[in-house]
Amino acid sequence: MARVPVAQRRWQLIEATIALLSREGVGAASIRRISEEADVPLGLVHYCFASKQELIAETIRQLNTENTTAARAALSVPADAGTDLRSALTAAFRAYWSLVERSPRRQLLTYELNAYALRDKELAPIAEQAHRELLTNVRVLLDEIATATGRQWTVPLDDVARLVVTVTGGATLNWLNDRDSTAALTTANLVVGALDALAT
Amino acid sequence: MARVPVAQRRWQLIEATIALLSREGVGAASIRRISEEADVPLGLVHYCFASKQELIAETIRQLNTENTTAARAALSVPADAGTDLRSALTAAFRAYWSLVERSPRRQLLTYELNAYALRDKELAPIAEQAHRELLTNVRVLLDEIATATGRQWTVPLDDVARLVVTVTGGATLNWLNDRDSTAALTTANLVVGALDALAT
DNA sequence: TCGTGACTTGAACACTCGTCCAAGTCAAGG
DNA sequence: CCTTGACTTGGACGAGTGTTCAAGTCACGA
Repeated sequence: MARVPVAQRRWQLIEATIALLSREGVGAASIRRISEEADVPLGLVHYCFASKQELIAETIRQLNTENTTAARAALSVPADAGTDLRSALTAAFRAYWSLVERSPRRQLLTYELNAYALRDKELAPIAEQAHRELLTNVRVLLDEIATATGRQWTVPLDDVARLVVTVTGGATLNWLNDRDSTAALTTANLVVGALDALAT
Repeated sequence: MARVPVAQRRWQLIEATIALLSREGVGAASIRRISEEADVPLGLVHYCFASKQELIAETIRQLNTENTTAARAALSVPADAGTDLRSALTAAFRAYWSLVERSPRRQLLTYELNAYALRDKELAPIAEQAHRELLTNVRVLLDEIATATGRQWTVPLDDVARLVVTVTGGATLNWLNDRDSTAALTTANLVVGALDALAT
């Protein structure tokens, strides 16, 4: 096996964990399965991570980071596409939704790891921080969209952001259960209409 | 150990499983832990259930049934409490929310088992059925509320129901992450306003 | 060139896991 | 009363778990 700096090995193992757990769920998270997925001998894992817990923690962090990055990339384009609020919001939702439909298993894993983290005293802060960051990102996005379309929110930005996070999270969860993309889009349209009524 | 009909033993084991997993998460689901929780010898579990998988399947079914029953009980009272749509919807949300806040760990378990089921080919239909039943129940509730308040939905009832399921599911998930009840209520108020605009 | 330290390796530990099964117990029907 | 069959019991099996560790390998700076 090629000799590789530990930082790179950690990255390799984290990515292997994400791939494995996306495919088979959190229940498949064992050191041996992960070492096989990364095509690396068993002992290497504990050379790179003090414990399984640490590996999982870093995996959760990395997954959240990647999700944020992907969402940012998908949302950056449509932000200036529409001149009116409704079409800007619709475009943003479509961009997010294309991400969801492209990687259902990864979405499901995100929910699984969220619940997993909330169960563990050491991991819970990671989940809480990810949740705060999500709210912040959506807040910024909604602020940008409002100014780009010459509108102004008539309710606190925090409240609008939370509503959007609530709806997207719930819609994703629903879709994971019934894969009804049409219904998801319908829900999005209703919410876009509601958001339009919250701006002047 | 008292001799008890197998049907009753099954119920006892299912309830013990719900209690254990509510406290410690799906990761704690092992036959031995469950038998300890139920205060029953190990062998009895496999006398009552052909496999762990079957026990988990029945546990998911039972949890969903209990959730539905509890929601129905909590929502039956406020249904006729308000004469206008907004207060009726608000009352319904508050009733649901009191359930959520009373049993956060059980709510989290519901999400965990949902994801767990979606990962398993044998269990996935159970999750899908539960999801369909939830939509149906909410549809009926919204229909009742509309007629009770002399209003009529201007968009298909299915779409309103899905919106409500989306929001309540997302709001619950958010709250499990940050326990911000005030924010949840604010979100609910915004949604109630949006729903009010969807009825004539 | 040599040695030092970062990296690799697979065996071994004690433990838990789901499942099976032979033996035991006891209430009910003949 | 005895037999039948439903229910109970705990040990056993092989497989999988996280973690440890002694030994091995090799690139790189002195």
